[in-house]
Amino acid sequence: MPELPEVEIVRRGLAPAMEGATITSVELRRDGLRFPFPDRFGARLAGRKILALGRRAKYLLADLDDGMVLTAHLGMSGSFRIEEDADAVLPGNFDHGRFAAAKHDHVVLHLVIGTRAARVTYNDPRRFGYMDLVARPALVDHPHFAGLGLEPLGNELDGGFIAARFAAKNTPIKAALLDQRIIAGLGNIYVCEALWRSGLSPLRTAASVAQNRRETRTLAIAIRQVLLDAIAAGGSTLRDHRQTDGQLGYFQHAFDAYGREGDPCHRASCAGIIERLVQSGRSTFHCPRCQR
DNA sequence: CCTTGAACCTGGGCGC
DNA sequence: TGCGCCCAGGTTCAAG
Repeated sequence: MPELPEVEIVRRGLAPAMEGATITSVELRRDGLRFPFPDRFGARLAGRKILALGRRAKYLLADLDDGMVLTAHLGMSGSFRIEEDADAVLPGNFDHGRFAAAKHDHVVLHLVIGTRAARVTYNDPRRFGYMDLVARPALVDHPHFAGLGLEPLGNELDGGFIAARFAAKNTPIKAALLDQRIIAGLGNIYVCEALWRSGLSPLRTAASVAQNRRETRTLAIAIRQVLLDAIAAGGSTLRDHRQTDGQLGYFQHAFDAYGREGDPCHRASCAGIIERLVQSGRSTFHCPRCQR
């Protein structure tokens, strides 16, 4: 499911329920997801207050009142949902047995804010997601974060950055944009969409784009704008992405390339047909006529 | 260092 | 209905 826009939508949905809440207990329905949960995961979360819910690339970061950060990655199929827990009696007396878990519900956080209780459930059929608990100062050195590239909606992403970082790369621009060590947060959908908006062929080498000042600038703007447009639409729902209130995302209706194989190109006065090809094992959708 | 491809998992869709 | 195959929003690890 989730690329940067979907994760940001999840963050915005979870924040009102989580920021300021205390974790009263945690249910772990298995030993781990893609990786094992950290030692005593549930016990270390219980009793902690969540100070803030942030995001780095495709990761959610919950800052806790003991200086630790709960990190979560949603993999391909992870999702969170919030349910009001009207029956919960305040601290120390939860009756978890009342709730029937859905298939693939792996983690349940029981929360209280004041007199209100809620539970936040992580569901992930494919279990490519992961969670960890890291001390805030150690986060930058953590293996999952140390190598992470630029935040694409930050101030530093511009044509100059792309020119500098792509100059020596002979891989296709498609692969370079998916490389989280350079720009962190793009995935298959938004790379296809950004390249379509830029009029750049996914088959071009990163280096060839880096040489053209106009193209790097156009690409930087397209990346930022497609992410902003997707966030404004609540993300893209292909299968299972939901906003935390259960609403679907709507950006999939605005796709110009992704998933449109055989359909006419949306570009004004372009008579091209969107084609699908495979690059490094993943589908690329593009218009061979206007993406050069 | 660089690049590609397989692996990790489950489920949905399609052809037969 | 059922089976087999292909495909899927991501990342990591091994191998060339």
